[in-house]
Amino acid sequence: MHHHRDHDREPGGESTSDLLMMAARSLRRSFGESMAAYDVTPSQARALRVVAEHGSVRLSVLAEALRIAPRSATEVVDALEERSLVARESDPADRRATCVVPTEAGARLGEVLDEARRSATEQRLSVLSQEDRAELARILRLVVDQD
Amino acid sequence: MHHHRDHDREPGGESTSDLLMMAARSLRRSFGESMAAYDVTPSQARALRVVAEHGSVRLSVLAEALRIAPRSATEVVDALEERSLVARESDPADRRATCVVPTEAGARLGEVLDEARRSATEQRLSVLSQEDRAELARILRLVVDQD
DNA sequence: CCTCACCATGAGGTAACCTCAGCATATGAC
DNA sequence: GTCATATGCTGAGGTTACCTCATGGTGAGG
Repeated sequence: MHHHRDHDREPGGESTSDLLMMAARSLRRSFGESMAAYDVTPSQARALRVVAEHGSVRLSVLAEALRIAPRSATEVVDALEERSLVARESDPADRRATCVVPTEAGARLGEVLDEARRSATEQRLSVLSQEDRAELARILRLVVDQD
Repeated sequence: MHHHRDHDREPGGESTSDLLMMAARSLRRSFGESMAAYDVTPSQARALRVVAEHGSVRLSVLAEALRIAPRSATEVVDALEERSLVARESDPADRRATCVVPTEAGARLGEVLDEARRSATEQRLSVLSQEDRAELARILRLVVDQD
């Protein structure tokens, strides 16, 4: 069962999954760099994107969308609220719940970040031809959609 | 400049870069799950892999390999040393430096983790045909090697 | 031998998570 | 109606994985 001497090693020395990780990392990095200027941390940016997209989200729904515990969503919202990018409103349908809504500044920044993210990742993938890019998307979809 | 109405949206709704991120995430998750049993944190596992691979690494070199600050490498090594998976030896060539070497247990665990990682990611990519897989590797290498 | 660069580490800090307990509110049972 | 139970958010406190800055040994060139 110890068949991993140097079997499976492509010329570059990395396996396909290593390459996938490295590529993802490079995308994340160039996105992160292009976003550092806006003075929001990555998790805040993610949350802001979700809020801006929904227009109004229950905190628990936000948590689920971000795949974090509700308590952690509270913290992210605290931070965004302190920067006046979102506001809390009590849900009229359930007074226990709070809805998170973007302020005007928040909505604007959300769009800016969205665009920055888009162009940063776009740039990183711009070395690819149209065909390679489509092929990449097709293959990755196979990997992702196997649940 | 606001040309992102619903241009560039593929059928699934995700851009190519989103897919890349999602795929990487799914690999990381299945790797993480398969590794949770061994009672080492992800960062420890990464470091152990590097140490096991080198046989003996200077702490600063380890830091560079892990892309973390030297000070942070010290911490990871502390943790691994406490679990008796690695040992510190002073570098005979430079008494300022310390070499990190795997213990026997560390070397064994390193191999086990390597294999677990390999098979976990392998399994996740096993939906792909040989051709798709090779194609994926080829394209990703283009993305990664653009520095 | 003296300065200057460099290695690892102590001290102290941060971001982004977590769990658990508690209060306010909703919901269904009676 | 009112009472038990479930649910939504948050305070308190913890963890992981990083960071910077200062310091005490050490090497190397002048």
